[in-house]
Amino acid sequence: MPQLLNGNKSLERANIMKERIIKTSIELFDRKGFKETSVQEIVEVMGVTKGAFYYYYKSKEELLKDICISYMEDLLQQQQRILQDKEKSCTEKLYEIVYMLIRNIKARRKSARIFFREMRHLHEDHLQEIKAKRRAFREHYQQLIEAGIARGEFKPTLTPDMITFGILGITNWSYYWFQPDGEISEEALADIYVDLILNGIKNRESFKEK
Amino acid sequence: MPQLLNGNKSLERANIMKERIIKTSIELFDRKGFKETSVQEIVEVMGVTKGAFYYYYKSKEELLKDICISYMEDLLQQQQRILQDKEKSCTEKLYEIVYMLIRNIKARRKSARIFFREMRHLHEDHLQEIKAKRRAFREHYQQLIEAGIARGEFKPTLTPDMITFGILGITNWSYYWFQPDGEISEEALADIYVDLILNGIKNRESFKEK
Amino acid sequence: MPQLLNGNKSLERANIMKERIIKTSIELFDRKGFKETSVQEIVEVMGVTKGAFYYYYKSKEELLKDICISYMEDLLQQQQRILQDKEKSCTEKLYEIVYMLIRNIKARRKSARIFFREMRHLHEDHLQEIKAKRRAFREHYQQLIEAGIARGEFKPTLTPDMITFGILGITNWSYYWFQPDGEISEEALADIYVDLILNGIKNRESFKEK
Amino acid sequence: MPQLLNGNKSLERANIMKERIIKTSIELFDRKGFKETSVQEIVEVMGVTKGAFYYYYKSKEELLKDICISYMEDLLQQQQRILQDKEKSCTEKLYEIVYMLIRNIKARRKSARIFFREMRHLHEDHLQEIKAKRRAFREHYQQLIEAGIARGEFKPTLTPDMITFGILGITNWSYYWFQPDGEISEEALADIYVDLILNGIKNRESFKEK
DNA sequence: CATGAATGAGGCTTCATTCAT
DNA sequence: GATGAATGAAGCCTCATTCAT
Repeated sequence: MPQLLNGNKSLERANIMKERIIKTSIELFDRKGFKETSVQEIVEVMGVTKGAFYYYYKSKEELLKDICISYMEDLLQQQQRILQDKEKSCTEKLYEIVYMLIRNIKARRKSARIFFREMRHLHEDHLQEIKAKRRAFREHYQQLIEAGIARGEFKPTLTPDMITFGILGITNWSYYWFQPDGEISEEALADIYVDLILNGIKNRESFKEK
Repeated sequence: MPQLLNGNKSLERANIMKERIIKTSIELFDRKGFKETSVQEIVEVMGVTKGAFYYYYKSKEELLKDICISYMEDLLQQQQRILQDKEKSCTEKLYEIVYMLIRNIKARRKSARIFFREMRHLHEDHLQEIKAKRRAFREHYQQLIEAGIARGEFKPTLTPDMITFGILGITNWSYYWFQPDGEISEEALADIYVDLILNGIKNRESFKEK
Repeated sequence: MPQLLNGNKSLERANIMKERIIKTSIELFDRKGFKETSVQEIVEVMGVTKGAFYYYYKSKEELLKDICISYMEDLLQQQQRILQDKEKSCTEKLYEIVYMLIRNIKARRKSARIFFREMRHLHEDHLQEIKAKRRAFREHYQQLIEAGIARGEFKPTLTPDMITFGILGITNWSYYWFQPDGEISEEALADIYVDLILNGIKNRESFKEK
Repeated sequence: MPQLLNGNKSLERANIMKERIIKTSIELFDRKGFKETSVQEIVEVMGVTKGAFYYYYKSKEELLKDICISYMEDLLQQQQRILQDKEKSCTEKLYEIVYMLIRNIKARRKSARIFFREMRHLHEDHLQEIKAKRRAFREHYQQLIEAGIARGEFKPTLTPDMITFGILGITNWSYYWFQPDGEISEEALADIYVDLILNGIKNRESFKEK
């Protein structure tokens, strides 16, 4: 059976092509938007024809789904890896997630922005699947906050869900303005934000100095 | 010339009509997206015809510009009002801006989301104008942080620009999830976020307890 | 309200345009088939643009629906007119329906053939509606046969449903071959077929001659 | 040369494959239509690939031609077998043709409907070939009627061509509604229709009863 | 024999915008 | 001021067919 003989090879080739399509369209979707990017444009950039595109993707929407799902799954996986570590404190884990998200901007800023902005173009079922993953990410985050409270690392007075949304806002927003190759490094930004999250901006030393 | 005789009255009427168009399209643009909302749809909801639309707006894009600019100008104005107060400390002003932004969600969530997501459909010149206003809002915010540092209210070690982006992220993100008529009130959320920004989440009492 | 002032006039104009579209596409659908006729072709023949077509019809399928429904409704109406006559015998009514159907070929052959062949392109709901009308036509026909049996005009041994299908077959088939402007007239063909239906082809005189 | 060594064997295999393609596509063409059935669909149902299809058929149209021709040839052959019998009367032969056509529905309804509906997709030359066969079938039928008249079995007043079309209509139409496995058997239907054709529906006994 | 990637042409549909009335 | 018919350009998608392997 040919499937058994060259199945891997052609599967591989198909994946290579799909990867090329994804890479090209991430660039375009981020710059111009999903609706504003025509399939014609994607294939022109790639130097193939529309037929080729539709050989690999049933629809433009399916391509968007792939981009969104792969983005979210990657994020969930990285989060999982961090949370599973039993040696680290919640504070350390919080730092690692923040750092992971900031570091992620370099490789995934475009995907992330596509995810945030274009998700609504997905069909109901795909949308449900993706929203479930997004919710999972947030709930794991929140569980970390709750664990930190339980362990006495974080203030007992916190409202875990609101605080989680707030923390998420800080890093998510970075995807819109942070330039990973600019003056400030990813580590520095992660440090700044973890400090903001843990300690806030109020000057506690001011009283002593006076 | 009618302009001279009843100029005010017809200007007023034109504005009323424009307001109706804006109100209707904000609803649609937020729910379905700018590109996904056709002029046909807008006028159908309003019970008028396309001719009417194009009498008041040169193009669909001009309508979007109006929405975005009016959103941003309103925000700038409210910010200005808060910052001009010479009696209040920087901490108090920070609180007021956060509260203003959260409170704003009820009336302006849709406009805000349109602003964030659809801005890219504007022509270069409109885009410049709007980005300038957005930058101004952020710079005023940053100046408040810097003033707070200078006055010893905020830590001297802060990186004002990054911190400003972080603080902005917290509230901006709320526009995507916060339900003003849900369980938690706007005041409560503002309190939580100002506390997060000022004091962070670390439990400082824990040492005493040990 | 303009609707009240010129409503009739623009409605009329819309109908004129719809009629032109229908007329043009009946010609093409019959000659080439529904799927094989592109909207492009229809509008080219009409000398308008595709936009115009879609101003009047939501889709190509809706046009087909209009053609099919109007064909069937017209038929039902004519059948109704014949059946309602209380003076005539069943035999006379049978003759009139056969004659009506044959006469109808001249004006409606193309519609009829489109109806028979292209109906399957309609959406489920339209299909149901149309099939209901077709069924009604057949049931009225069958009721006429049953009435004729009851009145002693037709043989008591007949199987009304099968006979109805058979009679229908005779005239329906004519739509595929009969040329109304050929050598044989519509009246003559109707006479031939009614004689076939009533008396059959067997030579009953042959015995006497022997 | 393999042709010389195992020519028969591979010819046979090719025929087997062609038969499978035909069987599969008859099913699909009848259910969805010729144009509406893609080659992709046919090969998917068969579990092979497009390459295989195009190895056996030069084009989709050639496949349709095969289906139509084989349908018509089979019919002609069966008709020929009946007509050649020198023992039987014209009335008996008429009965046998009607019965043959009705019986044929079970095995060939789909082919027949494809023949009627999709013939127009054939190229001019194929079309000529097929129409010639269809004409031959009808002419043989008509010759039977004429012979019956000459032999005194059928009325001398009949118009053979019109009557032939009428008789054909009765059975052809059955292909659209008759369910061979329904309540009424093929024999019963053939009996009903031959009785209709020979004797008509008029009640001749009614006078006696009065 | 058979695969399956790729082409290219064409189809349906949408829509911002214009313009005569 | 407002209508609504019409345009024209563009978009998504399908599919028979080819061809290198």
